[in-house]
Amino acid sequence: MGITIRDVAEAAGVSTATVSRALRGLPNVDEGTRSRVQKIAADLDYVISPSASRLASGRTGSIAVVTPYIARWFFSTVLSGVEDVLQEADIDLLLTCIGDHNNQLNRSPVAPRLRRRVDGILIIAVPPADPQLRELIDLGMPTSMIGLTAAGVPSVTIDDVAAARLATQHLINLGHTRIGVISGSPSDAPFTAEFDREAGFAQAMNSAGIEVDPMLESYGYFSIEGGEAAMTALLTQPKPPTAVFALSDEMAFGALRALRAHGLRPGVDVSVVGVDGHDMAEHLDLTTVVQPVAELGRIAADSLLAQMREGGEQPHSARVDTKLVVRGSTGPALGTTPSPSSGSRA
Amino acid sequence: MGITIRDVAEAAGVSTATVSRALRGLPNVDEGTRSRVQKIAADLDYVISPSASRLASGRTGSIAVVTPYIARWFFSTVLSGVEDVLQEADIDLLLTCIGDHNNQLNRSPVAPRLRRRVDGILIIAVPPADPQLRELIDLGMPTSMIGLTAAGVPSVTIDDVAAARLATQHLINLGHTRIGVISGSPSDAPFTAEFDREAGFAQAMNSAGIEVDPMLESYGYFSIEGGEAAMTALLTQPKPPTAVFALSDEMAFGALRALRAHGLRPGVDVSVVGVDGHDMAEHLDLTTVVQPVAELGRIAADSLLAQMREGGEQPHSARVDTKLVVRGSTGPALGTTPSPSSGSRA
DNA sequence: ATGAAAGCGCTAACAG
DNA sequence: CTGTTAGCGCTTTCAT
Repeated sequence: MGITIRDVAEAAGVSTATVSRALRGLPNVDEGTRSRVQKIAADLDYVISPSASRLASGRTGSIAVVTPYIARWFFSTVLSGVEDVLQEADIDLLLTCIGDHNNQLNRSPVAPRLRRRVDGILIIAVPPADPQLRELIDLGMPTSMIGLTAAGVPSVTIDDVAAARLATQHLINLGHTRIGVISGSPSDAPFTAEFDREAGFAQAMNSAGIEVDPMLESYGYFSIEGGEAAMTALLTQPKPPTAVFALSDEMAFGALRALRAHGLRPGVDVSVVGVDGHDMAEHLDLTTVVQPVAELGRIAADSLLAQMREGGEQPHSARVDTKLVVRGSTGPALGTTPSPSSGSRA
Repeated sequence: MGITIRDVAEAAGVSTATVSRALRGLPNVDEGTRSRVQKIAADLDYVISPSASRLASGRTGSIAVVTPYIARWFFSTVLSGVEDVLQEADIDLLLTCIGDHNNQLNRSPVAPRLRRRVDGILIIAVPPADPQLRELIDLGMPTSMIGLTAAGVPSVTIDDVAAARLATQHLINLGHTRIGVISGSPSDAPFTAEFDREAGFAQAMNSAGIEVDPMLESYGYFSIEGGEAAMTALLTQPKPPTAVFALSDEMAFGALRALRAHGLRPGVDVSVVGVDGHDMAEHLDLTTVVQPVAELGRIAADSLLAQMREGGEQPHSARVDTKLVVRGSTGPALGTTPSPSSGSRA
């Protein structure tokens, strides 16, 4: 079929072992020999056979990225950061979608498939309740998670509590007191981020001495449509909120839409703040707490590579900073003098 | 390390060859033997070693997806369709980003890396001018392309000429005659889709007996910002257009924004139509020609698998239908009675 | 610094 | 229907 290491060895008049060492940059090779081998390999257009190398060495040189969604902003953006690092490190990236709740039943479990196939796993924001998550972790190989935490597994996330506090405090600083929240779902097994963001909201409200009105909580299921419905529900309350904190930008987009549908002006009649820093947030003039999403992927990939290299590398979790970006969707509460708000005006 | 095929063979009292046949579903295995082997393999928690299997068989069981972007709507959506099919077919998906024009120089070329690593390649909308494209095709392995055509390579695309005609005709039917176009770039090596969509626009205009005014052409570089700038440029013309065809939804989003910035109402003062069927189009109330993007990925993946299976499978290109979805961003030209417009009201 | 040799775990003829 | 026998192309001791 193709050129093998033996062809190179023969052409160079050395053994295959030497070629192997020379090409992989291992020590104990005469530099003259090394460059000669390199040149011959290049001339012959030799490329190593990954299968053979993997079989002999026991390393696959690949890592799997497991994600519940591919075509969603957060996930594809994380993925791009991951790919960036892995390409650089010359590691193959195997993409696997774990499937959302609609179709995951049809799909065979991914964990067994990964067993002898990859050296490590990167998990993007899989719901903690997903049974596949446990299986993946139990594989016992180097693993790193993004936007999700689990005991004993290194992960990289933002400080969701702080992010939610930042968003909520911004509304409070603007003089709002009737503040609603568009949460994910009324589930009893909330997503890590969901749980923490709700907590941050509550903390900020409490510190400001504002009571959280359970009537002003609504669920948007992290989708645009959901956010729209949730905001509509809030607006039809007897005493609707003057400001709303949406746990994600996509839900905030829906909220903005609902506002317009009701003839209300975002940032004037009702303020809306989200979390994420979605691409479209700028274009929809949405105030939001920005998280460096691609960077999350990069950090997690780096951490995983470190784990794989050192072997005993201390499973090390990271928390990345967020920042509030103020745009037109938030404004002072009517009839109030706002106190100075943190964050930068975009 | 792990359980090997020999362990299974010994436990079952057969040879490794029989285990191999039994587990892979090959013929000429007694069904009793097969099920016994299967049970034992399951009990032992045996998983095949892909490296060994690949080395021995010469097939890698993986395909590479090469894309210029990961975190963009079109690309990630295609990717999700591809992943869907490959997961189903139990083929590994290796994701490689070819890098955009900004950073591709830093990255080592991908073609050599793929050489003995995958059985086939799926290329998503890489610019035809990219030198890496030739290298990939010259690898001579089963290849299929999405949103891009090249001589001799099977591809799946929409009929971009027809899509553009559909969009343009819609504006014409609404009574518009001063129709602008937001194109990609003034490059001399346009993207396939870019070229065809421009052609479709010109065709529709000509058939309607409307002259294309070169002053009403502007470039948006397929980005939101670009679209915004392009629309702004059009609006500052001495005789601005009453309607604009944007070659992509993202550019149309920018155009809508520019309109609002100028105090103009989309669909009333100026009509805007795009192409893509981007997720956000519905939420921004944008009239657009919808293409089934994930489906494009699925079809291409299926076609590639067929190519790999049969070997001699006729490289078969596919063209997928689009449809106009009318929303609020387009409306009748002022002082005109529109003729009935094709397409469905959303 | 280099070579010889023994696998890595599986598949694929070829017999039987 | 099943077993035997060679490898697939590389890495890795262990010598030298």
